[in-house]
Amino acid sequence: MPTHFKGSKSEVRALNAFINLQRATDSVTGHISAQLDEEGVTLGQFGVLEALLHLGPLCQYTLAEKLLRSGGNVTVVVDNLERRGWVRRERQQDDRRMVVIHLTPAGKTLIERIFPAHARAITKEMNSLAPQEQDALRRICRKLGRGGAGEVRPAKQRKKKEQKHVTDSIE
Amino acid sequence: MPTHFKGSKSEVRALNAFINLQRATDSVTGHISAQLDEEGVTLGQFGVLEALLHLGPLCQYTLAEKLLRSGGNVTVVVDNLERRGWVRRERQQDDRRMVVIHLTPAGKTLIERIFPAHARAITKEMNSLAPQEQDALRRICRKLGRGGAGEVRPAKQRKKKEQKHVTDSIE
DNA sequence: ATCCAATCGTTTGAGTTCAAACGATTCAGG
DNA sequence: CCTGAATCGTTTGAACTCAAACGATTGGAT
Repeated sequence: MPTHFKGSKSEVRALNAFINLQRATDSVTGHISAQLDEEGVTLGQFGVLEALLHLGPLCQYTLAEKLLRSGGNVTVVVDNLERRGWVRRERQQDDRRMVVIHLTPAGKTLIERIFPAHARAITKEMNSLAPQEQDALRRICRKLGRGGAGEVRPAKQRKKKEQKHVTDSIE
Repeated sequence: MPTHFKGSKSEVRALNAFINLQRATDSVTGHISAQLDEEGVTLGQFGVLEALLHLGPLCQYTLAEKLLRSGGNVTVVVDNLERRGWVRRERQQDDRRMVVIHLTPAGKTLIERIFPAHARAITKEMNSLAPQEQDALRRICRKLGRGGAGEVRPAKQRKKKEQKHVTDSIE
């Protein structure tokens, strides 16, 4: 069964590609998120913990840049992490506008424990693809991530650089 | 610069592929969502309106299945659409548990107007890829969407079938 | 030294999303 | 008929997410 949408051939092709892209991402994200749920950690929290583990203490502004999230969002997620005792806020002395976020020992223990399982879970998901398919996917997605009409959100606290998973700091 | 993560070769490959997949989806979604914002319609609302346009009146349970969302979520989104006068709830007489959602004339006018622009926006985004790349992306993402460990969320109101964009009702 | 703009974090209001609990309705068995 | 299980929608509580407004701090320009 083709499609309900009566568009040009190139539109149908683009739409179909996009829909499958979206669904694939949802599928993989859903699986790994379900796995994190069992640890009582959300994806947003995991992102912050991982960034702190791999990059060391960061101020919230930098965190927002790295994670491609708004400043307000980072405030909330750090609030929740702080409440659980996994991170600690520390006002920077030389520039008192900044707040540096540190992993607590408990937070470090946690992320060091769950990160490997997370990496394995992603690997397991991606292994429904052959290695060369994974590479092809990566190459194609890269083109897509940079194409199009400039900045997504030209807002103050949103820079559209770097990536969510610090794991991959390419270019 | 390779990666901060010290894992096996296959893990690094999988992680990199996934991260680029995620970013590509975010990038495209961000652009089209920004476009919808200008119309005052959110992505979730758009999904419901599009389903109703292409499939006709549906009850909320079916809507949740089609859109891969929880029942509670559909309730909220339909609430907001109803408040704006774009859809109408109608209790089904032969089975009073069900509520059939209808597009109002205003809603139909709206979705008929913005859907083509939405399709064009997606096409524009995807056109940073050559046609054969789009097809390759689709094929690879399809494998990914079905691979892995069974149901994402074995919850009552979440079935993991069909798709968000009714545009593509393949298989 | 003072003032003003930029920077960083927080707060607020809105929307999405889920799981879980709950209420109404239907339907099948006894 | 009556009772209990299944179905569908709603509500609640939690977390994420954004934009916009706001407050504190900093640093440059006059």
